[in-house]
Amino acid sequence: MLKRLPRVVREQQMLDAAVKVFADRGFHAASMDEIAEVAGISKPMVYAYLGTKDELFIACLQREATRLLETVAAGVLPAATPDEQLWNGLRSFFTFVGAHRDGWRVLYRQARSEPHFAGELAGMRARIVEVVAGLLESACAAAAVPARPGDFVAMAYAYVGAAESLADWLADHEEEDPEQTATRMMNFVWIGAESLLQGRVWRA
Amino acid sequence: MLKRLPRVVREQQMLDAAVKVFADRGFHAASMDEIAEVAGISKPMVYAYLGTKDELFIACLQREATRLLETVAAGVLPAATPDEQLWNGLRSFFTFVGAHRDGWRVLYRQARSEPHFAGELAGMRARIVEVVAGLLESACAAAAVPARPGDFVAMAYAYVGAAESLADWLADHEEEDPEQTATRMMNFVWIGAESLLQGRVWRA
Amino acid sequence: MLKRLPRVVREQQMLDAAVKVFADRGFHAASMDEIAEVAGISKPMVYAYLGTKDELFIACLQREATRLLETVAAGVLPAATPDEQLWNGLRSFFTFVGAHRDGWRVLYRQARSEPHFAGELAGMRARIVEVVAGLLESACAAAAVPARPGDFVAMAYAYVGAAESLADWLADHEEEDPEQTATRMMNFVWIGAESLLQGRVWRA
Amino acid sequence: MLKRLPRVVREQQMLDAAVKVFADRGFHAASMDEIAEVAGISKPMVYAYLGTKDELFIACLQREATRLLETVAAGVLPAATPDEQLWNGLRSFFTFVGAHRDGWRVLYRQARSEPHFAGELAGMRARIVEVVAGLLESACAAAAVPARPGDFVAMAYAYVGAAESLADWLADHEEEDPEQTATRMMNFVWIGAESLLQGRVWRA
DNA sequence: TATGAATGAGAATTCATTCAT
DNA sequence: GATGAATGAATTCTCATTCAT
Repeated sequence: MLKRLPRVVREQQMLDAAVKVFADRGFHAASMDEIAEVAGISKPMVYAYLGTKDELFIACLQREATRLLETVAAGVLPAATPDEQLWNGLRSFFTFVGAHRDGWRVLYRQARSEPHFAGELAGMRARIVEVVAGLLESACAAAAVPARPGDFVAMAYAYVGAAESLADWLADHEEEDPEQTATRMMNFVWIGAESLLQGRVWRA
Repeated sequence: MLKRLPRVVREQQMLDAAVKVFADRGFHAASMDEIAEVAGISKPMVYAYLGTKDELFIACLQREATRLLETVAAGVLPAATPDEQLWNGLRSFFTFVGAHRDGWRVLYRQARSEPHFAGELAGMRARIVEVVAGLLESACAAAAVPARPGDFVAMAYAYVGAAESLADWLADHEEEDPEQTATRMMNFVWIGAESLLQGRVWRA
Repeated sequence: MLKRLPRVVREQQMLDAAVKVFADRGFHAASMDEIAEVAGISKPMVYAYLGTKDELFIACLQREATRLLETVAAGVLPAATPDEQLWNGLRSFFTFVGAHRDGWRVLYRQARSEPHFAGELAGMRARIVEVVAGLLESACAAAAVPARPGDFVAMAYAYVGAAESLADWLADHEEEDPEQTATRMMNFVWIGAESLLQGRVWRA
Repeated sequence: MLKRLPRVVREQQMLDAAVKVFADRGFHAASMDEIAEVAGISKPMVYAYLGTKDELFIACLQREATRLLETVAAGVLPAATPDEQLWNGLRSFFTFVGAHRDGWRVLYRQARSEPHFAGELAGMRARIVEVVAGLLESACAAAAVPARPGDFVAMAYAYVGAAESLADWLADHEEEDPEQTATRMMNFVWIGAESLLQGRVWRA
């Protein structure tokens, strides 16, 4: 009944549908039936192209993670100062999350809560942490401060966690501005509570 | 076949089992069968005492949230300076999370990923954020700095996320000390990256 | 809606139904739905008591194989001469097959044709071959004839195969008499074609 | 994408693939997808050339049955004595089965177990039994022994079963020689257990 | 109180089969 | 002649939930 479309196109349609349904319903509550229906295609096609429900979910994860990483990477200028880099990275990040709330929900909320996908998720987070730790390290080197390498990773974890959490919050608050969220994060991360609570703020 | 036990005791057994299974498997993948089995009790009893699966989950959520809040609250001395309060709060938090790995963190994650529990969750979130935001606000007031209330909530989010992420990291690094993790968090939160990267650190 | 019956009873009902349906339709074409319906019970009960379709099939196999082996063993008198033992064994065997045509069909026809159950079946056949080879060996010893041990097993295989094949044929021919089939087999096995074709026959 | 080949060649390729897959997986578990893939051809071609799955299976059956019959028939010399005929027939049979294990499995094991193909199978069985029974009958006539026709069919069944079983055994014992297996069968069939157990053997 | 027995409903997954190109 | 795209229809299996005892 349906127009014949080339595989690549259909796969994207399916991934779009899957991301939406997973985000709306949660992994388990999402049914392959609904995904197929939203994609405007029959279930067997989904299986034929993207495999089982697990594989489909992982495909979603990967597509969204890659998009996110690419967006953030594109936002950071190599030549900038550390706090400019951080600011740009955060802004790209929150803007992306604001624009792809579904993708983010799938990526972090669902994946995190399903012990089943812990491994997959850990890998993705590791990629991100690595990037952030690298930024910190080079910033530190620029400041000629001696540091133990392990510390950067721990800090990076804390940063990423904070960002994830704020992003999560952003995803639930339509009215909130991504830019403002990024500013908050900058204050939080860069300035520190002590100074913040003394009235100091960070400005782009 | 089981010894007759007073209702309250039985209910705690069930909640213990439920928390464990929900944490291990995730909300959907957890089956009432397994919960009953782990509790060492028959399924109909679970229904009789704690109602449907949804209700059971909410009961778990509430118990764990309360425990966490009470622990953290107990650790904070009202008369201390803001950074001492923060330090004590964080230390209580990490200790609790380390000791109850099954509890709050996991349940919170589950709850978040099930759109179904949005309502329930909002209430609890509010209680916790209220506590953390309260800390921040009073610190701020002490410093006589004007602040917008919404900001505290966002900050609280970022803190909790960072703490969670570090807790995760802690779980993966046996050699790491909870106390040291709390210190890291203090540095991160209190001092801020800017100063940190210039070599400044926080000391208890 | 159904009368509550103890587990043991229900299990037998289910096995009866399963044997019948497997025999009628073949393993793959048999549906769990139909088996449950024939057993007069709902599908989940079948899964609860007897496990998956594969496990259910194996349970059928084992019940039928055990019944068969016990029947045959009971028919053989230890003190008899070799040909009497053989005759009694064969008579028991064919009588059993004649009386439980469904069981036999499940046992040998289905199991054999599903590569999946090759292992299970091989084990059962090995048990039988062992018994037969033992009979042959003791008969040979009684006749003081020197023999290589391996030969008995090969012979036993041939006998068992012949008997299986005749039993299969019997299962398809309602009009055929088990006793007569056993006689045929005796002639075939004991007398040999050469003598048979010269008009000699075996008599009980 | 494939070289255009004459229809007859393509059909043989498909049948080869189908026989292999049916033999490996069993009729139901065999998928048209796999058959097409093994044949190196797309599914619609299989349908275009050989029809539905059932029809395809029957085509396999017919080809294999014909091959077997022709091989055995070609091995038997009309002018020989009965035991020479039998010996030659058995030798041809075991050699064929050894060389076309897949075909044999499809023919006897799969077809037998699918009630669905009962009709088809009956016809083939009749052709084979007719050949074997014919051999027996003419041997019997040569010996001027009166016999009931029904007996030959039953005997033929027993023979075929014994041969199958030995063939199976042969398949599991690489070191065993087909020729020797045929000799075993000759002893079994021609000489009979009684004489065998008294030390008599058959020699070509 | 306590539980073994029982089920309705729904989920994932697979397959033979057919079009449109 | 040849194939990638597409699907209707089953089928296995699981689970929350409830009775009858």
